[in-house]
Amino acid sequence: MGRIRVRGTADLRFVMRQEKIDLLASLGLFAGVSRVTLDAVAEGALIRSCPAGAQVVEQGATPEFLNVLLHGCVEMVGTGPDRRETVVQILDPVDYFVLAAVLTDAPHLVGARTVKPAQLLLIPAQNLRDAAAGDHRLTLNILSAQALQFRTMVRRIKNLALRGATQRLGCYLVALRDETGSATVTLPVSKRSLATRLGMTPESVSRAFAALREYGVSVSGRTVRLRDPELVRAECGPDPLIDRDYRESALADGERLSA
Amino acid sequence: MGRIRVRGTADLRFVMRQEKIDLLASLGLFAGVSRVTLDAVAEGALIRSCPAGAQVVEQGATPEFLNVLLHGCVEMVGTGPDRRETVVQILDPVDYFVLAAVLTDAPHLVGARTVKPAQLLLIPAQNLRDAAAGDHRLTLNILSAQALQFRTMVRRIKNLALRGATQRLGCYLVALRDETGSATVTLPVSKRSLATRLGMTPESVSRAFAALREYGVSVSGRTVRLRDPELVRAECGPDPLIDRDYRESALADGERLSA
DNA sequence: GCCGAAAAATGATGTAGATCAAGGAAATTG
DNA sequence: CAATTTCCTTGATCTACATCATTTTTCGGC
Repeated sequence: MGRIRVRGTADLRFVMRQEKIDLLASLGLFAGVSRVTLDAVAEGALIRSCPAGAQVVEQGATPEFLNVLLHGCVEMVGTGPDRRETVVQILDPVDYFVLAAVLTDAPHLVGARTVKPAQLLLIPAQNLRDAAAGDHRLTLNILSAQALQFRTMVRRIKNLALRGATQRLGCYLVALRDETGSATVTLPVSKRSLATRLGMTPESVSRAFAALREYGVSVSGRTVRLRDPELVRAECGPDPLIDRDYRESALADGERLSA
Repeated sequence: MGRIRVRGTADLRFVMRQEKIDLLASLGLFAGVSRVTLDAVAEGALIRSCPAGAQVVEQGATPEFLNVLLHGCVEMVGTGPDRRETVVQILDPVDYFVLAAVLTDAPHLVGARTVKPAQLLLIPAQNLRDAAAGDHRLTLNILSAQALQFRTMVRRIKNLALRGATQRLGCYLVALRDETGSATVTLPVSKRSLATRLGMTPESVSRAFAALREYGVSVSGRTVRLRDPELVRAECGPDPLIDRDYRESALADGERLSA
């Protein structure tokens, strides 16, 4: 079989077959999946490295690969007839994207572009569908991942519809603090990209930070200090049914359905 | 086994075991699924009839049943800490809801309430999970349904973010026209519920209709006449990547993944 | 056909956040 | 270290809708 061409200026790195298989095996999606299936899926899989701002998936195209984000950051963006854009989802490693399109073999409803330089694992769509058709365990894993993604989407919708910009930022900060436990928190991303994550403009992020000063939030570069987390909590109303529950996100591995 | 209790004032109707099995078998979700599996799933399944405006699923509760909407209309609504609400999805028969919550066995992120009197088929969550664990074909069907639902959600997000109120209404009307082919179209729902479907207020629907008059759209009750569909099309920019493709929605039956 | 109630249309106002437009701080480069 | 660019902040408008208030229409029941 010849090399599979990938459009664009992307940098390709071919890894050894065994390495690819090991990589697949380490993904939650393939947890507990038989060697035979892994082997079949790995056939034609490849690693792709992209610079920041690269268009990774073209809206409207037919899916050729399931994408696994290994490093970097990718955003899924929908484009309207008049060039207007909306970011539907932001992904951090390790996560899968265009899963639903691959499974239904239907055109991509949204495109994907890198926010930071990224490394992707590409799994040929047909391989995955064939493997799923023959491997029950794999299918259960995929189902689990797809269900989780669905819920992530619902969370985002609720976050955008039910809270104002300031509340969204406040809840984001409180969640960060709860992860680390310390009173001062370091933003993991630039404020620009924080804006897209929270579904607003950079200007609005600035104003939201300004508004939170009243509740003891002070910012200096990427360092944020929460003088009184409880006050922010009371004011912004974080909610486990909106803000990601880390326990739920942790099991991107499809352990849930197999018990 | 005793009767399963369902909260609330709902009206229950118990049907014969064989009828339940036949009903299940007729659903796309169970297409091609073995008799043995059907039998196991049907155990404890029941039919529930609800009046309009009934709360069918409580946000935050742990899912006890997969819900299948047989007749009527249901909306999924997310509620914030301050009672604010947002409609995440509107469902018409036959469709499944709370599928992702059942699969992950995690709390409902949104509640469900009837818009019109509805008849539901309730499948015990544990039954479904157990059945999926043991039946590959069923799992593939569920996966297909879940992927479709994911895409429906993405479509809705794009529709809301990328178009104005008037455009959304225009596209909706054009899509209706394309289904029937006739120049005059009858709205399948009240304007109030059209508003929630399109993600806006009833007032905005009125104004959107008024705005569309300019493009040859005349309304009289539930009858809408499109004098020049092409003009509306040009003005509103319908898009197969946003507006439901009837071919895609048709296969709520999970045929896609088994070929 | 008439009446009361619900639905829809229309008008007036409010508002959150986007957009546009500068200024100022930080970081990258030579 | 200076210079240039990029990022961030702040301020001034703009806009699409929601909201509130009122009128008009439609429709079901008698």
